[in-house]
Amino acid sequence: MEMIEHDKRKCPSHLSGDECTARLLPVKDALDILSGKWKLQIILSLTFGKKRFKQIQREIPGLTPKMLSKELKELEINELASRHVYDTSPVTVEYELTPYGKTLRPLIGELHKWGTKHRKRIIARK
Amino acid sequence: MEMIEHDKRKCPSHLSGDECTARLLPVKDALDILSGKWKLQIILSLTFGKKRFKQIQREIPGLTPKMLSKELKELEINELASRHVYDTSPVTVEYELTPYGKTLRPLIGELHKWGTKHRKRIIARK
DNA sequence: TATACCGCTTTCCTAAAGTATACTGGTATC
DNA sequence: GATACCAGTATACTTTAGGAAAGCGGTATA
Repeated sequence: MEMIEHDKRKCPSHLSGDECTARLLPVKDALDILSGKWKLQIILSLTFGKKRFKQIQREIPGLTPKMLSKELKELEINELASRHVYDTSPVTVEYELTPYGKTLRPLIGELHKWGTKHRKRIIARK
Repeated sequence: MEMIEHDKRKCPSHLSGDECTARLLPVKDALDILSGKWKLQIILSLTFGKKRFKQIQREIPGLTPKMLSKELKELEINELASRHVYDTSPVTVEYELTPYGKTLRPLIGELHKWGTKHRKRIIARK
């Protein structure tokens, strides 16, 4: 039996393998921001207004303070959320999406759009 | 010290907590499709034409056959890639992005757009 | 017969992500 | 004094993702 002719194309010739992966880095960055078990829910929670720590935790069943704390820190580091401490008693800490954080919305919208179609497709198939 | 007035908004009033998480499901679906250490690279590799198993593996340094096999199966299950076996010797198996799989491109484009801005922002800050 | 290629699978292992549970310091309330 | 709330932290554990190495069935080639 004879061999089949194979397309040897890998990346377009003007891109080295390294350049290919380099182009993927920003995509991975964006993905990392949104991945993790609780990130989306937390971001969603904050899109409806500023929230206190306990308030977020209560809204999201199963979310432990450790995870919430960790995820909020990541959002802060990435300048997507801001933290405000008020000297009340008991102390009040509020989290809020930054204007920059709100730029995620269209992106999440796109994910939602594609995901919705995909859901229909996969569910319909079964 | 007095308490601060807190915004009691959680989800918009017409959405229950459950509906909120339901709206996130499609987003998670889309995210799951793209997350994992090798998915993007494999998809990218396939956007440049159909490829054989070993060919993909050679293109992506560090990718083990186990992982490649697993990821390709997931892509197949989700109808994003198709698998064609040819009765040559040694056997030839080709993978290809389906037309449906190609609908990921604009989505990945959006992730790339946001990720690029984010990269600039975070690197500039340091 | 020995070796090599293809397209995988199997087994075992490590590292990272996430969970459960308890606890802290500070203030207020019973 | 005991208890409760807030905003977390600390420690130990489990679960999942991914990696390393070997092997398999089939065919070809030296």
